[in-house]
Amino acid sequence: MEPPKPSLRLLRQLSDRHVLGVLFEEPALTRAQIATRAGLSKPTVGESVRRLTEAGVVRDTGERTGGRGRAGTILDLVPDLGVALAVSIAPDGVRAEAVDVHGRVVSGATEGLALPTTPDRLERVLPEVVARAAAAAPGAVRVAVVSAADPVDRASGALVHLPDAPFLVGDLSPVPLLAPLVEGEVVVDNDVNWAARAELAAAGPDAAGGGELAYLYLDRGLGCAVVADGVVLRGARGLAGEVAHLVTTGPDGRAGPFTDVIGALGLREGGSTAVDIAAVLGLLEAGDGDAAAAATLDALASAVCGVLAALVALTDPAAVVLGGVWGSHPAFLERVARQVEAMPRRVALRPPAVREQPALAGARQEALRRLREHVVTGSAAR
Amino acid sequence: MEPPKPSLRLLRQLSDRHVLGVLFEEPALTRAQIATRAGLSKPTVGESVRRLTEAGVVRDTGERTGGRGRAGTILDLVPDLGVALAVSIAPDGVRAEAVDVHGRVVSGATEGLALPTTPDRLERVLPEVVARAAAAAPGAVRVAVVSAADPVDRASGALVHLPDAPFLVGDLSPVPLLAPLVEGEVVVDNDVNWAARAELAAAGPDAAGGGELAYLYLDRGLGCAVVADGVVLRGARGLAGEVAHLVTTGPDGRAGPFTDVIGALGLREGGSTAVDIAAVLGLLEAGDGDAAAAATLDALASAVCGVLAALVALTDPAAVVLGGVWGSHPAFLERVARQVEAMPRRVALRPPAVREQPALAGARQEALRRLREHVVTGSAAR
DNA sequence: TCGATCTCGGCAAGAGTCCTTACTAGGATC
DNA sequence: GATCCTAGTAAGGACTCTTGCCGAGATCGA
Repeated sequence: MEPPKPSLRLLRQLSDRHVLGVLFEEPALTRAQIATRAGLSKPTVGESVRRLTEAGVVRDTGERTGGRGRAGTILDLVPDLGVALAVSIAPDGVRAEAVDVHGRVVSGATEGLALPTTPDRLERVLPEVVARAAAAAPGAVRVAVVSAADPVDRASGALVHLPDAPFLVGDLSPVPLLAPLVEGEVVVDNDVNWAARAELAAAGPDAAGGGELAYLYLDRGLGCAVVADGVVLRGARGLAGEVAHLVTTGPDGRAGPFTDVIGALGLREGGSTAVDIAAVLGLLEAGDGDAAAAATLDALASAVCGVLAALVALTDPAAVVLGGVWGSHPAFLERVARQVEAMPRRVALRPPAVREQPALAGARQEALRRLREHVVTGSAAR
Repeated sequence: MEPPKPSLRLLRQLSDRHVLGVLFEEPALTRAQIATRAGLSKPTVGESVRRLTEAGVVRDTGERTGGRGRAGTILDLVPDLGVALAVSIAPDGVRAEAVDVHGRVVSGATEGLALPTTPDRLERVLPEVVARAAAAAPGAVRVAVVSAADPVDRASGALVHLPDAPFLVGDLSPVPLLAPLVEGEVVVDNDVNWAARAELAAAGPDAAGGGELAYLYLDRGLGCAVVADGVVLRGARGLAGEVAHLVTTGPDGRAGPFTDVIGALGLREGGSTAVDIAAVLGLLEAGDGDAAAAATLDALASAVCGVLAALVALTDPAAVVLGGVWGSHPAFLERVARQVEAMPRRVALRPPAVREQPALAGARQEALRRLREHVVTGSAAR
C-alpha cells in the first residue's frame, strides 16, 4: 500500500515494464510500433530497448519490415526466457503443461491414475509427470502453479483432509515435491478456485456484475469458490468454499450438514464420503418418469438451494455458476432453478463457460501472469 | 491495474504525496524533519514544499524551532483544507461528525429519533443534522461517508428493503439528500460493514490471521460482514452479509431461514420482523436457572451456529466477531462457543474490540482516508 | 527514370527531477 | 566572543522524458 519512493530508477522500470508488456502481447515489433502501442516516445523506447537488449531479454531478429519508408528492425523477446508450469492433480490423473511468455502451451505430459489413488503412488507420479513436461519445454522452469482436487492449506500449500469430506487426491504436499524442479515459487490452490478464475477471465474483464461470482462445483467432491471484486476468496487457512459442513435442508426438512444430507439420500460411494456420481446421473436419466427418483432429486436440489441461500446471503454474487458432472447437468440445473424461483432472494444460475479442464485453464492463466512478472522484475531489477 | 506511464510528473506527484503523507501524520514539521521521515533528500523536500506552498496547501507557520543550531521554519498544512463528514443513520437517531485532515473530530451534531421512525421525518432530520455538523466545521465539506442500519444498494447508495427483514431506517436515499451539502462524493454503506472495518483497523494492520475476519451483528436487525484480505465483501448489489434468509437449524432441528427461526422462537417485536431485544436479554438474565429460557437460548444459539457454519464453510475467517446487543452479551457468546466446540469445523469467537459507535468509527476512518486522497490528488493535479 | 512521399531509427536540445556535496546563515553553548 | 550545531539553499552531476529534426532506405506516381 505504501507508494514507491520517487526516483529515476522508478521511471526506468516503468518504461521497461511497458515495453515488455507490449512485447508479451505481440511477439515481434519494431521500436516505432512499440512506441505507439505503449504510448511512449520513440527515444524512450529506443533507450529501453537498448537496456533490455543488454540485459539479454530483447534481441534484434535480423528481420526488417517491408512496405514504404525506411525498413524497421524487428525486435522480439529472446526465446529462452523460460516457461511456467500449470499442473493439475485430480484423482484420475495428473497433467502438467508448460507455457511460455506469450501464453503458448509449449509442452505437456499426462499420466492417468487407477482409482483409488494412493498417496505414495501420487508422490512418485507427480514429480515424474512434471519433470517430463519440464524436459520437453524450451528453457528453465521459473514457476509452477498447481491445481489440486482437495482443500489446500494457504500457508504451506499442502492438501488438507477435512472430516466427513472425501479426500480425493489424498495426503500430499506438492510444494516440497516440486520445489527441486522449479527455480522459483510453487503455488498451490484448490481446483474449484482455479476454475472460478478461468470462468471470470472467460466472462471478460468488464462483464456485467463485475467480479462478483460464485462457482458451486458438484461432482464426486463438493466445492465452491467465491469471487469478490475479481479476486477469489481464500480464507484464513485457505479453506473458504469447503461447503461439506454447511448447514442446509435435508430430507423431511431437517437441518443438517450438506455432506450428511447427501449421505442420507443414499448418494455416496460405498462406504466413502464421496458423491456417487453414477447414482446421481442415474436419477437424472430416470427423471420425472420415476416418482422416487424425482423425489430424491428434489431433495438433493433443495439441499443445494440451502447452499445457494448461504452463498447469496453472505456473498451476494451476480450469478452462480453450477459446475461439476451433476451440477452442470441441464436437468439438475433446471431443477434447482425452479426451486430458486421460490426463494426469497433469487439468483441467476448458469452452467460454466469454460468446460475443457477449467481448473487447468485457470492455473495456466496464473502461471502466465507469474512468469511475465518474473521476467519483468528480473530484467528491470537494478 | 494498468501501471502508470513513466513521466517526470509522476515523480513530482510521488514526492508531494510523501510530503503530504508525513504532514498528515504530524501536523507541524520543518523541512529537515519531513526529509528524514519521508526518506527523501532535503533539496527534494524543499522543492516539494515550494510547490505545495504555491498550491496553497502548505504554509509557513511563522514559528521557529529552538535548540542548538539554526532555527528551522516550522511548516504545516493550511487550516482550510476542508473536512470530511462521517454520518451514522440508526433507527434511534442520526449523528454527523466532521473530521479534518489530521483525523481530529472538529464538529458533530446529533438528533435522536422517536421509534418508530418514519421515512419522511428522516428525510428532514438527516440533511438538517448534517448541515449543522457542516456549519460548525471549519472549511468546506469535501466528502461524506454514511453508515446506515439497513442494506445498501451498492450502485445507488439507496437503502434496500429485503423481504422478511426489518427495515429499521426505512426507505431512504442518502445520496441525493446529501449531495447538495457536499462538494464531492457521498459514500454509503451498511453499518455492519463499517463496524467490521473499524474492527479490522483496531486489530492492527498485521494482526494474526491477516485480513480474514467475519463480523456477525445480532441486535434488532441481523447483519454480517465478511472481511477478506482486509477488504469488506460487498457483493454484486451490495447485499453481501444479509443473513436473514440464510438456511439454518430451527427449533426441533428443522431447517429454515434465520429470520423465520427467530420468529418461531417467539423473539420478534410484536408484528414486526425485528428481533425483540428485550425478550432476548430477558432470557439471558433468567439464564440457566430457568429451564424454558435455557432451552430457547440453546435453540437460538444453534440457529446462530448454522450461520457460523455457513460463514466458516464459505469464507473461512480467522475469527468471528459477535457484535450487537445480544450477540456480544457474554452469556450468549459463551453459549454459542459451547456449541461451536461440537461443530466439525470450529472457529474462534470474540466480542468486538470497538464498542463505542463502531459503525461511526469505521465511517470516520474512511472519511479521513478519502479526505486525504482528495487533498493529495487536488494539489498534485497538474 | 526520377522525384515526391513515407516511415523508421537516431541524434540533439530542452526541460525537469532527484541526489550528493558543499556552503551560508543564524542561534545556542561554552 | 569563539565555537558548535542545525536548517536551508546553491551548485553540480546524473538521468529521463519529450519535442523536433535529419538521414537512410524503400515505395509510389508521374
